[in-house]
Amino acid sequence: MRSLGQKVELLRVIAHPVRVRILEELTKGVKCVSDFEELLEINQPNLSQHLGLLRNNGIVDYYIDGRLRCYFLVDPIIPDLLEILRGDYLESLPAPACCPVTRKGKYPGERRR
Amino acid sequence: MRSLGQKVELLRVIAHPVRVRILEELTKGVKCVSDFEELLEINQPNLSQHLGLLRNNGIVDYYIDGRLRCYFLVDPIIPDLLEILRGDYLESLPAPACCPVTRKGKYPGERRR
DNA sequence: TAAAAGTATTCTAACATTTTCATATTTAGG
DNA sequence: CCTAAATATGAAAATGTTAGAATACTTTTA
Repeated sequence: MRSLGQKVELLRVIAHPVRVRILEELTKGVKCVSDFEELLEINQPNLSQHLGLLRNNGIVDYYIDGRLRCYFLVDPIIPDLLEILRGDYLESLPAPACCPVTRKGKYPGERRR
Repeated sequence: MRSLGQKVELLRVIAHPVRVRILEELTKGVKCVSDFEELLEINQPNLSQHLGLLRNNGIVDYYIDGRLRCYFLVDPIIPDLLEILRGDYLESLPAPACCPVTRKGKYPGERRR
């Protein structure tokens, strides 16, 4: 299993709008840098840095095709993670009815606000 | 569905070792601030800031019990997200065999490195 | 009602991430 | 070979995040 540190690193690397969009595109298939350049509104060096970050963290890799680099997904957790994020989750979790853990007071008290 | 911005915000808020541990504990049940203070090695004001961030993003809430605040999970995506992160994912995704998207060259070329 | 316990808030300095800009590298085509 | 296309790299400026310290707030207890 991933260590706490690895989990956090993974989350951090994903947690950026450009990178989420890159990954969402890559779950659909291979794309080269200029494809992303059109798709996302971002300048090329900046895009390259985001791709570099994903690469350095083992999340994506690429094939070289002439002067193109064709990126694809490597880390298998990504599609699952993105699918979860796509979910609806309309209902809040049920508020706990008693205080099984702390047992320090006369819980439950008032609900905040 | 969550917007791109909401997804990223969620990921950002979770992506910290202290906050992941808080959330992991909360999936097991209610805990008050001093419980976390023992569990995580962190000073109280800092802990309170992490809890505040989670609160302000609608991820947790609390009951008031005297001078205790008993925190619990609210956002139902959290248990699912943590479970995914707990998964093993031993195999890389299969590398693509051809270039269905860009179609600009004689892909596939050489694999990097 | 004063003191203590439990927790939150505010400010600031340190640190990390992100964007931008300039430039480098590699390959294809003339 | 020279140039253009596709992409990467590095450094600096802009921005965001975190930890720590001091302090404030609220509730309980003596």
